[in-house]
Amino acid sequence: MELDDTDRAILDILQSNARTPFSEIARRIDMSSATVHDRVGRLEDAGVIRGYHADVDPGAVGLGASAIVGLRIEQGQEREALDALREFEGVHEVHLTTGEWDVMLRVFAEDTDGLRELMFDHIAQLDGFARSQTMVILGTEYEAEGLPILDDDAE
Amino acid sequence: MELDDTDRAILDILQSNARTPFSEIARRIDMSSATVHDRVGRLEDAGVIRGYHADVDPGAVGLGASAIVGLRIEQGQEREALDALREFEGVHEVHLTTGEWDVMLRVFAEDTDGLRELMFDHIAQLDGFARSQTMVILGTEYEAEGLPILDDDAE
DNA sequence: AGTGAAAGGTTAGACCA
DNA sequence: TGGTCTAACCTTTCACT
Repeated sequence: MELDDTDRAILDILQSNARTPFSEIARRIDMSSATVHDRVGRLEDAGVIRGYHADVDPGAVGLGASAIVGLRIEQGQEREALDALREFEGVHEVHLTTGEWDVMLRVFAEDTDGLRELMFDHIAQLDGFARSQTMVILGTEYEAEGLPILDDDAE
Repeated sequence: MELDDTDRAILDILQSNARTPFSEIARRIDMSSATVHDRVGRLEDAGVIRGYHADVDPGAVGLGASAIVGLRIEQGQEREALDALREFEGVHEVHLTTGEWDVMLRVFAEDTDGLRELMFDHIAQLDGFARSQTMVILGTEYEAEGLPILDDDAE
């Protein structure tokens, strides 16, 4: 789908506050709210907008520990391992990567003990598990509210 | 802030769809929408809900490349480096970590050339930059819609 | 694609239990 | 806290451009 400046302006607003009323978006981009409604629907249908999510403070819901994990998986067992990984509570993101690790994860747990349990009792027991490295997150310095919306791509 | 089951149910719904009308949340958790309104306001004020963000497909906005980057920073220059990092367009997350790397980043760029530019022309030029490793993301296998809301913490 | 108008639904805030 | 009420506001649709 081709995006124009209006689409990008709408995306920018919805990335920073997904609950902004269409009527206010309309005011800000100087269009009618019927248009905003129409455009947002089109962006959703095209898969440009994949959803709207509340950003919850992990600490506030009892998730006091988080880590980035590199995993090495035995050749040929990637599929089973990946399918199993996503089922673990606490596994938040699963990425396939080049370089030292085949898979990188972002995981959350209640505390460091929960992290240990997830890593040793669950992930290290997977079929095809070769080795891993856990980088415990001591603090998150910065998190963008959304993707940078570049000035243009294929207009 | 202490969360009860009602709060957790609301968080769960808003994590999966942040634009769900309060009236529908009310129906689902069997309470009045005034109560939902009240609770959500309280969750926002307490910082449990930090915001609401549209989840935009990176590819659709011209961000065809992404990576996880480990950085080593010279002792004593962490502050300046961290402050500089967050200013780069494309730097999405900055985490302080234990282990092989001091800092881990999630970055986005238009393509691999944009990734190279960000890494070599900007990040590697920072004061205090010691070394880095870039794990290019070939694909994202899974991304949770929100944090796991555990059954209880400190009720 | 975009608009204005109107019906129907939602929210915010004051007030009561 | 939770609930009721209500005015203001928002969403959605539709005929028209």
